[in-house]
Order: sequence, then structure tokens, then C-alpha cells
Amino acid sequence: MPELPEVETVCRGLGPHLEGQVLTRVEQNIPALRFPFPDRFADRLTGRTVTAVRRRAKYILMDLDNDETVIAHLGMSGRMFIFDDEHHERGKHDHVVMQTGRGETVIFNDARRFGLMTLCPTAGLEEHKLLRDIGPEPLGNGFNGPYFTETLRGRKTPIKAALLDQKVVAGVGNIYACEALYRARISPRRLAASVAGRRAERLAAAVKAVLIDAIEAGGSSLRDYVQASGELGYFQHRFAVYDREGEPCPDCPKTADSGAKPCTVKRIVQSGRSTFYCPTLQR
DNA sequence: CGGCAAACCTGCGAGC
DNA sequence: TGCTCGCAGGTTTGCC
Repeated sequence: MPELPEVETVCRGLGPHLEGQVLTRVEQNIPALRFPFPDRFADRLTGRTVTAVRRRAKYILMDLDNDETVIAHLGMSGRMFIFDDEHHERGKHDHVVMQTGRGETVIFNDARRFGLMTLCPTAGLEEHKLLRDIGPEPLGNGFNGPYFTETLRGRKTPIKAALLDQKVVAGVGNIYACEALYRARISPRRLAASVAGRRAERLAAAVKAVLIDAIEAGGSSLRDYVQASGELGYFQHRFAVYDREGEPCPDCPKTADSGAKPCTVKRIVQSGRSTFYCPTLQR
């Protein structure tokens, strides 16, 4: 279930358990996820100390003390677990299991195997194939109305599809694309090129706001980001439109007894993926 | 070249 | 209860 806010929450949750810790034992239980693991993957992690856990787009980056970095992506179903014992029983789809010097177990679990884990020299991260074409971080300084206007210029795709394009902006997925468009009152079907000027400012601000809200919700609803199950990064978040087809649009005026039909959230499919929006408010 | 559907997998909920 | 179907939050590929 991971888009930028979930990945950010996972990183913040992993940090205190991994940073400064040596990986005393690493187990790789499957030859490949989305891609094959690198040669001797587990061996190359074993004995290394994790110096930092950080995020770029939807990627988790774990820097090691030998100037290599683990690049991990959760795909659709990837999850991280932390357990406080060294001999935790293996579960189904526990593909990578790491033990730390503190005696904790960190598990990468991914049922659908759309995720990935690989290694890259830290100095070469920017040029790595997985990262080099990714657009600006939406919470960073480079992402604003003018950037958006410039990047969307001439693009004939619907704005919803452009938001999902990681080259345009990093880390936005299907849920937050829907939610940001709703907040900005922009129709998901609008031509991307027509999102310019003030409209682009509005959308850039909405993307930032919705991601910040979601990260805050993640942080505040979990004790130390770890659930009883050991899972990191999961949180309850109430969406305005996502997965709410047929429900009342939260911001449309109530139609109590005026006789007007109530305004409800609509679902359409765009490039094969569900979009939820309010046709009344979003233009 | 841009834009779209299909493909990669398993799990889960709805409906019969 | 148990089966089948449709759908799922990501990304790449290959086709038009």
C-alpha cells in the first residue's frame, strides 16, 4: 500500500532500529523479486553497519559503512516488520530477513513480489537506472507552480496520468493523485497542458498538503511507527474521495430537503486505473 | 515520440 | 461453506 507517505513512515520507523547497527545475519529466501537479487546479496550486507535510512521517491535507501547503499522498493504489497527477538518464526513471503547487533529482526515481506532490493555504490545513486529519471521530491524546494507549468507544457495526457508519472513528480501514486486533484478542485480528465499558472500553483500546493497530512497521520497514529504486529508504515487515513464511489462528496453543499440530487463521488478508469473524483467541484 | 493496455504476482472481498 | 471473479496502493514493456 505504499506511496510516498507510507514509504516515508517506513523509513522513519526503520531508522532507529537500523542506524548504527551492524547486520549480524542476513537471509535471502527467494532468487528474485521484480528483478533478480545481485550476486551474493546477503553476504555483501552481512557484517556491514547501517549508517542511514532515507527515502527518494518511493524507494527506501539504506546506506552502509562500505559506501554501498541498499535500494529497496515495496511495490504494491511490500511491507517491513521489526521484531525484538533474533529467532522470529518465518512467515509466508518473508523474502529478506536481517538481524541486527541489538538482537532485533527486520523482515522484508512482499506477497506479490512487485518490490525489489538491490545494491549500488552510494556515490553512484543519482545515476542509477532506477533513480536517474525521477522528478523532483514534491516536498522539496524544486517542486512548485512554475515547475509544474513548465513540465506539463504541451502534454496531451490527462492530468491524473501526469501526476502518476514519476518523471513529473516523485512518489505520488493512485491514492494521492486522486486526493490532490480533489483538494485542488481540478478534474482528473483535464488535459495536463491546461494545468498552468495559478491552476498549477494550486495543484502543487495540494500535492504537498495531502502528502504532509498523510505523513503526519502515519506518525501520530502509531507508537514509534511500529504496530503490535511489528509492521511499519501502515496507518488509518480517511480519504476524501479515494475508494468512496457513491458516497457523498465531503465538500459539496448538503442538499437536505431542497430536492436537488445529492452530489456523490464518481469512479472512472484512466489508463487502466481507478480514479475517484467529484465532477461538480473538480473542473 | 507520446500515450495506452497488458503484464508481472498473490490475496481478499463480493457475489452466487 | 466454498467457489469464481474482479480488483488492488507500482512500474516496465511493447504496441499503435
